[in-house]
Amino acid sequence: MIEKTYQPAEIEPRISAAWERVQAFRAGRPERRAATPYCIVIPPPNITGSLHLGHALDNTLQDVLCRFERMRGKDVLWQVGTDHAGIATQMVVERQLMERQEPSRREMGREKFLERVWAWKAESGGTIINQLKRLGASCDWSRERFTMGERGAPDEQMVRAVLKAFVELYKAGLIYKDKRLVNWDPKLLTAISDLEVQQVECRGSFKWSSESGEPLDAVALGKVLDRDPNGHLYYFRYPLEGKAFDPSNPSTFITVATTRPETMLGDVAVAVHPDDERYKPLVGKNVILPLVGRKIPIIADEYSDPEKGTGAVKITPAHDFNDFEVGKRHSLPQVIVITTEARITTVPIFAAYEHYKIKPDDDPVKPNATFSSAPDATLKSLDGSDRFVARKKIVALLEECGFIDKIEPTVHMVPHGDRSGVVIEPYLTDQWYVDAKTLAAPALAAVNDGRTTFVPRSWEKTYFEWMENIQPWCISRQLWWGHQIPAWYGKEEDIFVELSEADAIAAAEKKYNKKVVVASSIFGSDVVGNVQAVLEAKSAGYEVIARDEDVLDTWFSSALWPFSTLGWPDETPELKRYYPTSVLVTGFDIIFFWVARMMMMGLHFMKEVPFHTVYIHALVRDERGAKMSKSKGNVVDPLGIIDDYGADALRFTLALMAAQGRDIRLSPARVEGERNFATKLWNACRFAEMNACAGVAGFNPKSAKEVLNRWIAHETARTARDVTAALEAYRFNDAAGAVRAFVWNVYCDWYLELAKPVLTGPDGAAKSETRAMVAWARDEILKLLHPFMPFLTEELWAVTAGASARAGLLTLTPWPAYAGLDDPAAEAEIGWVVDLVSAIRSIRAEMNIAPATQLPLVLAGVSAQTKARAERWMEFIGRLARVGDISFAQRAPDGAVQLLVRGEVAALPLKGVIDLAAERARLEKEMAKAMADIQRVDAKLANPDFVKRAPEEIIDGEREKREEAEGRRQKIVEALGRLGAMS
RNA sequence: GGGCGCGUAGCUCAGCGGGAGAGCACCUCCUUGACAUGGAGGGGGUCACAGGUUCGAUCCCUGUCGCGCCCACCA
Repeated sequence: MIEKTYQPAEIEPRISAAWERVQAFRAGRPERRAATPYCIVIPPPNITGSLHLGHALDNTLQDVLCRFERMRGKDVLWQVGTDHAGIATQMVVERQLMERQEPSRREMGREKFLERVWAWKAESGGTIINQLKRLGASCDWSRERFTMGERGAPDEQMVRAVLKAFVELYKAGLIYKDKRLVNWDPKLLTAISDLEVQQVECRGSFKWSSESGEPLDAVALGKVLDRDPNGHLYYFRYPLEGKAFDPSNPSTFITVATTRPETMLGDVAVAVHPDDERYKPLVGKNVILPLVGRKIPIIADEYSDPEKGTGAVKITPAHDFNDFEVGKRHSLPQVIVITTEARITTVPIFAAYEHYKIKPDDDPVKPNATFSSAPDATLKSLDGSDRFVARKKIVALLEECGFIDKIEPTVHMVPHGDRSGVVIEPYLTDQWYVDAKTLAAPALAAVNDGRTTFVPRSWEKTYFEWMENIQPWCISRQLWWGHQIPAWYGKEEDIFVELSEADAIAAAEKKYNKKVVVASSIFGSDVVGNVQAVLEAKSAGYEVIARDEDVLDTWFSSALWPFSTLGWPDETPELKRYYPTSVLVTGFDIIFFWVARMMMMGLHFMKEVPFHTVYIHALVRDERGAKMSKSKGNVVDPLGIIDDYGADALRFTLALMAAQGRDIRLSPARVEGERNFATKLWNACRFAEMNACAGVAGFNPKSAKEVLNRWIAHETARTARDVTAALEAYRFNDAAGAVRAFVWNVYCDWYLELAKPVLTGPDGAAKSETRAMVAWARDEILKLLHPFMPFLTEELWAVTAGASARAGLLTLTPWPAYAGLDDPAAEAEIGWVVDLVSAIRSIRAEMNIAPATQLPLVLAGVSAQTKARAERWMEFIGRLARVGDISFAQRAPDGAVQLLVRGEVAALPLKGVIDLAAERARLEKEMAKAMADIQRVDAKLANPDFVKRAPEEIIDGEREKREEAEGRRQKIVEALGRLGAMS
């Protein structure tokens, strides 16, 4: 018995359990050994995450594909797992420590801290997996993987995969260590990659005049602005060496512009364009860096853009990416004046001054005469102050001495860390890099020659654009949570990159030809003890090596996901069977982060693309189109939606909205509508049950005799074809829309309604055939809908089994595929009934005829075929259109409303009921429409070019249209004539 | 600065060379034994604007206006 009401909250957990009980989603089920493999690797959610709508969409689409292909008989592996999410996880645990007022990460030390993170993972890391289960994801849960493997497992494969990838890339020269500027996050105290930097627009604080309301130019203010440190352009006057600086005399200085005043402490040159006539005479001369006293040269470099600023640009190699390059070209020193914590340090300035100090007898032209005077002693007071505080102070100091020309508010992009939100500092450090350029070449080729295709295709351009301009990928992170880099440092510049500590020792011993021991971290809690140990070891004749403290970027392990999860580096049967995977489903926001890197690593290590298709879907936004974010508080919680309307309704809504496009705006009202759809189907199944429509074993829809039944078989087959084709083309919205329209507007609205007279009528062949067909079509619906609404359909599949034994779970039932069910004749006949009933209903509503009133119907001058159809469907039409009696006549009776149904007249004699004027108006309106149609077609046909150039079938179509419209017109003329005869 | 995308019914969005569609909202009617989480009917759009290509343009091309996103060395 089907319950009276559809209650998803009661059904869904029960069905979930049923699937788990038989391990329905396990890959490699014995009966599918010979089947074609189909594999999707899940974009591993962060262990810190909880299911948001983006996940819901992404996983719904993957699940639709997996369930579809599983029903099509493939051996499906949906590989599930989670990502350790280095920075995010470390932040979560650190925050927790702070909230609980426990010792900080540094206080407790690396080992203890990592233990805490693992403990946290054990406690909370499974949340997202359970949420995926609630969504109905049909992953192979037995194969769940974690990017850092299982804690403490010996010889853990997921760890081995990362080590092997790193070591092999290193030995192939594709990973290297380099000292260059990195994006440094001064809050998290780690380097981050280009992709983790968000450019944020910063605009200066324009001051507004209180009188006029007009913006006041900051120049006019002539004051140091005291607000937003990020949105101003500062023009500095750098005095020329050998001239008496006079702010009112431009020949005594050169003006440079900057948005980062505090970096001037580290300036080592001023660059101008070699062809810039304005500055040509100054090239080779020196300026005296204000406050610092350093003599810095004016150099010619093409980097300088005459159009920008003043055309002269200050060069700070240690704190700007471009300046770094300029500095290398001109062998300029790198003066670091900002610390890892983004605080000012003048120590290097004073140290340099001490080093190069001018002695009274020095020749001022000597190259080492770097300073013309001692640095301003007040600079020392800046030490340790925040960069933005220092900015204000430096500007104030410069202004005092006339070195500021002007300050303008400006709008520019400032890099921020995407996790920390603070302004990124370019910082000079040693970091590990992947030679992405080399790895990108095969990845580019693979998409170019179609071994991997993007859907929609247009994303390939984005992919190419980025891959062609790819930069070295900084993979080292100054964090603790992650894969520690397998590099051990020995004497001087020696680095041993090996799979294990033992291998590193062996390599070092070979090189040094003496015993080698590994020092534990000298940055660890017991610094003194460690240093002591190192010294003792050395004096005892050992060489000491120490492992790199840093860990790898999370995306490094994610890049290996399509093969590491299948067992690589071991040659497992799974790896052989499921790689390359079939399709990757993800949002466009991680094409660079993840898709591109999987392509590179997959091709490098497996020599084959990781997936044949990349399906890129939209981003889910809120009702107003804003990106959902916790800080904005506009996050729609999918779990709340599931509580309210069920996972099926949410999934179905997402699938319906998954059309190509940039974003999906989801409103709960829409989900409610789809929950109503589920209810509709539920009730249709109840109806079938109440009418004893049970599946009949061996029932063949092709053998149906009844037109109505042949018609629904025809419609079912067409729907199945449409849904299948749409899914094959990743048109999820079309697929879901096709089932929805079929269930609601065909099966429920017409088939069941038309079947009622049979089902409630006398027993007989027609009735039993109809019962069987109602059940058959319902079963086909459950199959077609299952990928979208798995819980509801599985439940209905079970409860409608009745006496007919189901072979098993719906989720493992073959997908509908039939031949020979098409029946145009049945389609034409039922189509006529539908049109007739609709036309009568429309008139009844328009004329406000009480629902209880039975109307007689006269079919005037109709064909023998129509007459036969009318006789066959008399009872049905009577019931659906409230027609009491159907008769036939040569012409419509006087005073009747005359309807055109498929070119023939159906008359409703309503003498005394109808308002003659209103009926005339109605007919005239229809007449106008017919005339307009005729005219439009005539205009086309009258055009010789159209007849000459348009394809034949189009012209024939137009002629048919004209004929049809002309027929309509004639009938209306006749009808109007009869109406006229009455009055 | 480079690139991508969008502007279609009140709202959210499909469609994308040959007669304008859906869901929601709105209006009217209906508690007839599957379903009021429902049924029946209905109103509502010079498909942003201007040119062009074409026999024919909401759809293709160019430009304009408006909006959004991504990338880029922040003078």
